[in-house]
Amino acid sequence: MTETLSIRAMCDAFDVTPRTLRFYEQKELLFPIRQGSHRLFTKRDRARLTLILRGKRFGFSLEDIRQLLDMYDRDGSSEGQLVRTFGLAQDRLHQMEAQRAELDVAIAELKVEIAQGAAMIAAFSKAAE
Amino acid sequence: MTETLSIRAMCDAFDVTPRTLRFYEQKELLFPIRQGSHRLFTKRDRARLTLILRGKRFGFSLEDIRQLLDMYDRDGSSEGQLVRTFGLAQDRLHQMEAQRAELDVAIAELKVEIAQGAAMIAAFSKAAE
DNA sequence: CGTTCCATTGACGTTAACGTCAAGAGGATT
DNA sequence: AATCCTCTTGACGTTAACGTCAATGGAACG
Repeated sequence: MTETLSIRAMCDAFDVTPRTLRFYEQKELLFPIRQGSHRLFTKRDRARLTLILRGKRFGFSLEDIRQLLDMYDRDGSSEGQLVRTFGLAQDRLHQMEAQRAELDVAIAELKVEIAQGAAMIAAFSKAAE
Repeated sequence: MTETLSIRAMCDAFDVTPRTLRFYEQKELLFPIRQGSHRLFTKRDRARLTLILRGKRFGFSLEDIRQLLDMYDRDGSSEGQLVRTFGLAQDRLHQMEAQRAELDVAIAELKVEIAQGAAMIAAFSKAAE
């Protein structure tokens, strides 16, 4: 009952393309078993894909993600690895917060520009009356 | 007195490579004048490059930046242009705010992950005592 | 049995923002 | 004159994460 999924079912379940899954396999992020030449994705593959997609939303590269998954596999029960993973996540959090701060500044500046633009348009409209 | 800079001086002043400046010219972000075949960067080019680099720090693509600079150039022409520019700027603002919202979600999720990781580490530490 | 459908591998295409030669022109220096 | 230095244009290389064919092979359907 270890429900394995075909590539199509997998794509539908996770909203990705077949190309993506084959690419992830080639990059050693997934390890579907083979039935003849067809791929069958196991529960483990689904768990990994969930983590992969989440990692991508966090802005990690596939290579980063592969390393994190490997670490987890090798010694997910070692405190040292856990601490390292924890540190990586914190670094990324800081990067994201810095990025948000810069974005806030840019948004504020752009708002000023827009306000000036609105003023100029108002001036033109008045002049046209 | 309109102090123009050679490509080298420009590179030193802004910490970029010659390739970068030629690339920006090709992409119509800069318009250095020519003295024979050599480029001379004017005050205007320096002002634009300053904006380009700042835009990049904010995570804009060069194409985004080019549009913003063009927008800037056209300011003050006709009311029609102004209104269109205004619309562009507003679109850009909405995009940026959407991006900020996504970033906020990602940050929140990552914080949860980190909290869980911290809990696991804490558990390990206790177990090790 | 022929056609359709889903899958496979392999290979080349794509975008962004430059990096990295290659080959040559034009001054300045020795 | 020989060499050096800076600049030029042109063209191909690079990275990430896939997209897009092309050729092929079983399996299912009518």
